[in-house]
Amino acid sequence: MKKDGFSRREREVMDIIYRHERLTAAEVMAEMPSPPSYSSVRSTLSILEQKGHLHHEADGNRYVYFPTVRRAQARRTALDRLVSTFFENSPAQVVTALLEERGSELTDADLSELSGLIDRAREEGR
Amino acid sequence: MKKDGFSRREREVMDIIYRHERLTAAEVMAEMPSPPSYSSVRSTLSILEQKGHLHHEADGNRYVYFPTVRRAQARRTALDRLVSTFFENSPAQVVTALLEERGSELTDADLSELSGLIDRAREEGR
DNA sequence: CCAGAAGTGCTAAAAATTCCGCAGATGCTG
DNA sequence: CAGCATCTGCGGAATTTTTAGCACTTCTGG
Repeated sequence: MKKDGFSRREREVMDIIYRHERLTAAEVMAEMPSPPSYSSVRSTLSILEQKGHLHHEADGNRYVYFPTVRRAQARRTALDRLVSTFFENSPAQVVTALLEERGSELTDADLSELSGLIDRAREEGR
Repeated sequence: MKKDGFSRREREVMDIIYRHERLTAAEVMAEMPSPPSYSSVRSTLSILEQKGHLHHEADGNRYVYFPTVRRAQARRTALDRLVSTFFENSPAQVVTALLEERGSELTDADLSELSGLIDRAREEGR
């Protein structure tokens, strides 16, 4: 049985690490808006590791931390939660929101790819 | 100055309330997988209200809680965070992930709407 | 009107989280 | 090698969260 439960700092650190994949304690600290002491950051990292959310490797002197769970899986979990919490469990609404609010950030290549995916979805849904 | 910072229970409660819009303490408790005591739930709700994340109205005897921030706004914040944390800040990747994993949940009407949005994005991006 | 069910406010303790600092190890520079 | 900067390990204090319990009020059915 899997327990998620992240505390405030823990979630903050996890997010930072997911954003960058591999980081040392100092780098994690550098990414925090109002960072606590270096000791505290290390402490949080240790706890996260102990809880099984992170691993570390030694790089010369220091430790480099990275997520236990593949990014793809973490993505999926986070996405599902978002869809269910804020979008009535409707993927279409999420896509709509994204296209409406940030559609202009997409390149032509992106748009073509999406069209393709939509067409494919049409096929399947028949 | 904006502070988010939710504790574990607080986030859990906020998510539940965002999912349902308006709930009483008892209803919130009912939605929790492993709920604490009724008192605890009420207490969390009070704190969230005090922190400015929730409001309440009296409905006869009891209180009905609802989010301070409009759902649309909360959506946007949550979505931006997700995109930046797990998708390299690329909306296209999110859409791709959604269509690939849950594309089959979309209706024909959904697909048509999305096509329209994509066409519109093409126009603008020119 | 009365009794019971259901709510709320308040208080305070238990549990969890957050934070910091020191001692010792390691690497780097001159 | 000496001096300095950077890390880790450990341990415990400080703060926040979480939980429970009690007294008082409100609503409801008989």
